[in-house]
Amino acid sequence: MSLDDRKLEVLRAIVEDYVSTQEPVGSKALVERHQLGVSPATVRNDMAVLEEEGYIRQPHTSAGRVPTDAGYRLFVDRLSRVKPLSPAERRAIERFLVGAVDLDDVVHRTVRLLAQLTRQVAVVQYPSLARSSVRHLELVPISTTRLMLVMIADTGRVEQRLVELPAPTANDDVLDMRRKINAKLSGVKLSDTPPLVAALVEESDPAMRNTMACVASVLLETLVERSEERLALAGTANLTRGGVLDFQGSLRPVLEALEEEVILLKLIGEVEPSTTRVRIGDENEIDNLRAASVVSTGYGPGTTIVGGLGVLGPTRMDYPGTIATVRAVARYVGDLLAQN
Amino acid sequence: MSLDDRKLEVLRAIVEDYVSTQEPVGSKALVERHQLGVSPATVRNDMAVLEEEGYIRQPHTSAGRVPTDAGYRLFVDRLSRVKPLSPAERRAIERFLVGAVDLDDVVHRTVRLLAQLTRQVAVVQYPSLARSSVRHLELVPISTTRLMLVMIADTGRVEQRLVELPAPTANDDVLDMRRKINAKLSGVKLSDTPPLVAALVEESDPAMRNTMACVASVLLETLVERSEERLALAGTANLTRGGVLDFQGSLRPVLEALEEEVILLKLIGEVEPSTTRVRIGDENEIDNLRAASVVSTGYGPGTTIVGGLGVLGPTRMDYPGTIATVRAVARYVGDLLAQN
DNA sequence: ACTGGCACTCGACTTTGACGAGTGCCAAAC
DNA sequence: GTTTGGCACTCGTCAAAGTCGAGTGCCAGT
Repeated sequence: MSLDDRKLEVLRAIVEDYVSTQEPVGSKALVERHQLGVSPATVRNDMAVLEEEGYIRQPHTSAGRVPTDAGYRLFVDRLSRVKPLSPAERRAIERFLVGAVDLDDVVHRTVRLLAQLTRQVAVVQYPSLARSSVRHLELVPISTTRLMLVMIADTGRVEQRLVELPAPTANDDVLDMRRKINAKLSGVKLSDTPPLVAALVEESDPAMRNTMACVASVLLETLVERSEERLALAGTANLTRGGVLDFQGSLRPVLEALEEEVILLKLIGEVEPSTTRVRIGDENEIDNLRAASVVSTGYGPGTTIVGGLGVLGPTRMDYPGTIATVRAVARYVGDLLAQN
Repeated sequence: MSLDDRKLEVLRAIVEDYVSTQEPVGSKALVERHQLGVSPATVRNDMAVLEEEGYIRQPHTSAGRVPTDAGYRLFVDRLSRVKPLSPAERRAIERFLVGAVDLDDVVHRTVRLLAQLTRQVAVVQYPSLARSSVRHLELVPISTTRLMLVMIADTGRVEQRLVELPAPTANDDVLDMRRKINAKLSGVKLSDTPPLVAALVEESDPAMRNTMACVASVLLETLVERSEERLALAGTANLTRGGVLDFQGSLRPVLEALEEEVILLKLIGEVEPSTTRVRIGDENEIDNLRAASVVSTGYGPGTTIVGGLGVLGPTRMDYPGTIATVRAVARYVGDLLAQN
């Protein structure tokens, strides 16, 4: 038996009521609050079908119904239109992001903004190195056998690393290396650099080869291997809203997951272009987050994507509103980066 | 009436039992578990006195006693010896910190280690810029009117800032500025730089004065005004141990406080040399942390202090153990920085 | 100064029963 | 065939009442 329009309407009503009241919703209350035009008994029949199909369930016999993960999924996919943001929210976003002085500042403001607007936990990934290009590379002599390697990406991120040289090296030689490196790598996507770095060593003067190889290895490490992704987090206190009911009573696993950068990166970082991804409950591969939902999207200047951002909350969350907010914030941040 | 030795012994026993069982402790259980050599009745009398003096209290009539903040304070000040760490713990510390590749890594490892050993929330302040010296300053031309200013501190911290120049500037002039700046500032404590920076502008060539002033202002901002303190945090999940009992049932205010960097800096950043500071419950100025205790200390190479670290937990915590761990970790980190 | 004894307090836990929201099913109506 | 009203039934929630026992304070005796 397939689900006709009214049954879907009933499901929508259940999700909406449950999200706002946090209490199992019964057939009578449902017809009272929504103009369904049918009697409670009919709704009950529909509910029985919805339950059979796995979209809702009863916490216990003779209680109201609660949406299952599958129910939320159906709701998100087919029953909800993305809510347009209120003008007040738009203004809040603009006010919040205007006046950011550097990348750190942008990211911090963004994550706080997101946490505040959605009243959930917000996560923002710093512009990923893997997706940016080299703007400039600098070699700073610290002593005759030590260099500081500084990489500046076009997204504004800066990484530095210490290089121990195999032999004392003259200042001019360092300058020469710097020139060559920049000539080769400026403007290149980080992910495209490895062959170029190898070429640098190949082409370099035999006398300098050893030194260059040494620099190159650190360079590779900086550009690719240890292209460390960074994150900002805010709003953990929002996990305590909704009392002990959300997250099946235990914040513990959620807090643990939030401390693992790797996990968060997996959640937020895997983004396809111009998609907002919603992971509901069980859909999360992380066991600790079985009781949570994650709404994430990519951001970046124009249509390119340099990083991800999103929010995490109980499965019982306001999906349309959250999705709208996450998208809007991502767009604003992208614009901000484009101006740079 | 003053507290004789036995009463103090009773207090110690109460604190120890309560910390380990988390339940109000009664007179009978007390004499059973500790060799006090007196009867429960006597202990009851002592308890009455201790309660009068404000060191313990009853959650409700006819329940056991629980230490008050003042009780913990007395315990920490006069009744507890710092527990020596177990060899296993020492080994854990060493293993954990060996192999750190850079400052970020050191800080991250440290904060995780601390959280793991104490099973509380750990906070580590990055080496404070205000307390470090300049190792090197670099000016990197990005375009003719833009420079990247990079400062490397002796603690390994690196800060960078963009400088917009008032007029196009030749590469040689930039190099010249760089030389002058380094000659003046290398090795100088950041807190001592402002007059020297001012002198730099005074002494500079009239033609370059404007440009130098511009660099100097960003320099000052980097060195002093925005000497942004950074923090690392770990172990928030430990807040959920001990169930709803700790923190008077609500994690919310604590989580909120933990998100405010300013608050955390106040807690662990204000350190005097070679002191371990213990703030118990009400002693915290932050309202949100009235139900928490903080153990903090400074760390740094040798006897100097470049930053603070500490842990935060419920007032009902194992003070001797925590204090010992915090001190030990601080010492190891200091040694690690000294090797650099 | 310490102890044993004793009456008393009071929270924690259990039992009981009433209440009511909510269900499933069925026969009748549309 | 779908919808509806009716009805018996389930079961969690809440409040009242009762029991239990840990723990106390006090007092008289050693």
